[in-house]
Amino acid sequence: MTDRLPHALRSDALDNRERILEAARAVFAVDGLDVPMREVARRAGVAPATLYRRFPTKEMLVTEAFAEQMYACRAVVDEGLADLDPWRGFCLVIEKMCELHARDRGFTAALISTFPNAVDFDARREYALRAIGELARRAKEAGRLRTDFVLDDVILVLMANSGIHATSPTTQVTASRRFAALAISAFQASPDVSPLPPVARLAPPASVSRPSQVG
Amino acid sequence: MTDRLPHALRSDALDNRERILEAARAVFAVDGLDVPMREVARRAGVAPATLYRRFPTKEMLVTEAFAEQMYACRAVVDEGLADLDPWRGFCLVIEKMCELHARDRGFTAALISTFPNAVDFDARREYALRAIGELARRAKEAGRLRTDFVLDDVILVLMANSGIHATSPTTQVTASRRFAALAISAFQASPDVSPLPPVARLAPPASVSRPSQVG
DNA sequence: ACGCTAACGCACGCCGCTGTCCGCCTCGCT
DNA sequence: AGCGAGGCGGACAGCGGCGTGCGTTAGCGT
Repeated sequence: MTDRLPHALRSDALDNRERILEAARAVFAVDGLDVPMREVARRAGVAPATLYRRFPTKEMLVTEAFAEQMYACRAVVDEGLADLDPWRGFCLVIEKMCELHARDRGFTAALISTFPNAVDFDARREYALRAIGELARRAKEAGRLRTDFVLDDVILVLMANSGIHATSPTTQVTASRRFAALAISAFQASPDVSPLPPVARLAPPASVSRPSQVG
Repeated sequence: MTDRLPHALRSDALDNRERILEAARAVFAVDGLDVPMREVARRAGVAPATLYRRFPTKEMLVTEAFAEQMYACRAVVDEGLADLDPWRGFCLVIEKMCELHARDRGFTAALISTFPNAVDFDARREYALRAIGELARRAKEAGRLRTDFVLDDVILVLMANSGIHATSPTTQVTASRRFAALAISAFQASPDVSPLPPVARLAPPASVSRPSQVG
C-alpha cells in the first residue's frame, strides 16, 4: 500500500540488467558506440523490449555502461595528481588515458561526446579536466611542460588518439602507446621548439545518436 | 559501324557525371564518406538510377571524386621533396597533409581506407608514403628528425589527425594546424627526449562500405 | 499455495537506404 | 526532319534498425 520506490527491481530483472550492461560494455569496447541496440540485446540474451524498458535511450545505456570506466578515469587523474613530480604525473595521465581509450573504443566516444541529460557524466568529465589543468599548471611551474600548452591540447590529443584504429586490440594499444609518447614528447618544454599555432576551442560534437527526441 | 569505345558518353550524361562528382566532393568533404548514395544524387539533382549507372559502387564514386585530391596530395609531397632543406620539406608535408585532411573530412577516410579494386588509388598512396620515407631519411641524415622515427608514424599522425572533429570548418583547420605543429614538435630531434615505445604496424581498416560484392 | 503484478519476449508497423527494372525522353547522326 | 540508341527518372522490392503493444510467464509477498 505504501508507495514503493520505483527502483526496487525484481531479482530476474536485476540479473538481466547486469547482463545487458556487461554485454554493452563488451561490444562498445570493441565496436564503439554505433552498434545497434538490438545487437546489445542479442549478446545479452535478452529481447529488445527488455533492453528498451531498462534503458529507454542509448544515452542512458552508455552512461551506465561506462560508469566504472569513469571511475577508472578519475582514479588515473587522482593518481597523477598525487604524484610528487607534476610532470611525471602529467605524463602518467596522458599515457593511461590513451591506453584506456585504446582498450575501449566506445569509452573515447562516450567521453568526447556530450550527453545533454547525463549531468554527473559531464561533471566527472569536468572534474578530470580541472584536475589535469591543475597538474599542467604545476608541471609548467616546474619548467617541464611547455608554457604555451593549454588544457584544450589534452582534448586535442585524446580526440586524435581516438582516430587511431587497428585491427587487433594488441596493435591498438601498441599504437596508442607510441602516440602517447609522441604527444608527451611534443608537450615537453624544450629550448629548441618553435611556438605553437593558436588553439582551437574544441566543443565536443553533438550527442551520441539521435533518440526519439523530435519535437 | 566500327565498334565505338564504350566510354563515349553523351553530352548530357557527361554533364551529369560532372555534377555528381562535384556534389560528391562537396558532401564528402563536409560529412565524410558515410553519406547515403541518394544524398549525393539529390544534391546533384539527379535520380538515384543515374548515379548508380555511372558509379555502380560507392567505391568507384569515392575513387573518382578524390582523384584531384590525390593529385594535390602528390603535389604536396613533391613540393616537400623538392625543398632543399629536408626537415623543412618534411614539416611542410606534415602540415599540408593535416590541413588537407582537416578541410576535407572524406579524404582522410578515403586515404586511410583501402580499396580492393582501385589499384591506382593505392599506387598513389604508396608513392606518397615512399616519398615521405625518402624525405624522412634525408631529414634524419641532417640530424633534424629523431632517429627512432619510422614511416608508420606518419600514418599514425594522419590517422590521429582524422580523429579530430570540430563543429565549424575554421575550427577544424585551426585545431588540425595546432596538432600538426605538436606532431612536428614530437618528431624533432632533440637532446632531451626519451626514446619512443615500439611501433605498431597499422594496416588500414577494411574497405569503405560493403557494396554488392557477394559471390 | 495462491494470486497479483512486474517483467519478459514475440511480433508488428514504421522509416531510411540500397540496388534494379521499365517506360519515356532527348541527344546526335544521317 | 526523322530515327535509333543511349540516357533519364519514377517506382518497386528487399533489408535492417528502431521503438512499442500485447499476451504470457514467473518472481515475491501473503
